[in-house]
Amino acid sequence: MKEKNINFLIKEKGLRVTPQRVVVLEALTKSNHPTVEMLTEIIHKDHPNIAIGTIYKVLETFVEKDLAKKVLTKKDIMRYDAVLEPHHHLYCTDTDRIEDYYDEELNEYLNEYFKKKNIKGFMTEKFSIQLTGRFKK
Amino acid sequence: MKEKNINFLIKEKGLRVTPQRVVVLEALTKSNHPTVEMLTEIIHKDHPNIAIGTIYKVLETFVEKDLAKKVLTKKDIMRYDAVLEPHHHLYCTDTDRIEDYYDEELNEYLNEYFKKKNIKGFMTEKFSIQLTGRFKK
DNA sequence: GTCCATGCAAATACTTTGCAGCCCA
DNA sequence: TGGGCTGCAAAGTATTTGCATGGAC
Repeated sequence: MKEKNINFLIKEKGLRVTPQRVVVLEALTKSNHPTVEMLTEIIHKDHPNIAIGTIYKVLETFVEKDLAKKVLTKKDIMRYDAVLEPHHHLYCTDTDRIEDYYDEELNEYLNEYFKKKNIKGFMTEKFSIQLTGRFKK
Repeated sequence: MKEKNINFLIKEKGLRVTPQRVVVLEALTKSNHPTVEMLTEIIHKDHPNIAIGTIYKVLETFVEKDLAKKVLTKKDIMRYDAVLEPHHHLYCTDTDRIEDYYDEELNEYLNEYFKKKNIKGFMTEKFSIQLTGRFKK
């Protein structure tokens, strides 16, 4: 991505174009789902003076303005579940509630679907879906 | 869940049945996707002497032995993504790599599916799928 | 009796916050 | 020039670790 594009993307969201933001967004687009630590490492190669706190703040701003997204990971996660059957989750954006969602019909369909569809040489062992939305009052 | 069942579940996995493990598993099954903090609160009502460190250790053991699962959340997450179009993720269990996965066909199908299927009065706004597996060498 | 598990506390992440000074618009 | 942004450091929070003691089998 050219710097011009990056500047434009930032400006377009009504944010001030600062060198730190340009550098962070550039690093983000160049790397593959980095952790903050990875990003910091990349950024510090050329810009060792950018503070980690700033990187956190910039990322937070980007996420708010839809310039970046957070990705779910399997690690460092804080909520537990004793339901052992495979199931999906409903995330309510209003209340932060998480509900289990079972759908055998959907599972069968998707199992079949992923079996047929060869994804980038990826062998799917399992899958889970997060549905984000809200419960009707 | 009866205590007998709980004891059995724990023993079945080749783990020692300790009061702490029974209490944690009981609390887990009674609550809805608790955080460690929530669990601790529940547990400390009747068993204030169980150490938080122990709760962490017990949970970790349970996850290893498939007596509990970690649930993905939208908060406190460490990996970022500058890809703005909706997409899914492939998690490789061998390498910890995360790859983006686009599938317009699947998205259309699921959009239609969730629109038709009224889930517990839940209005789905968006969804994302995690596929876990491994890349062929 | 043997080990595994626990309690406790310290250590280690990881992330957020406060504030003075800076700099983009 | 003014208000948003940054750097720095301290504080806050979450989780892990080490080790002596205790308890399950």
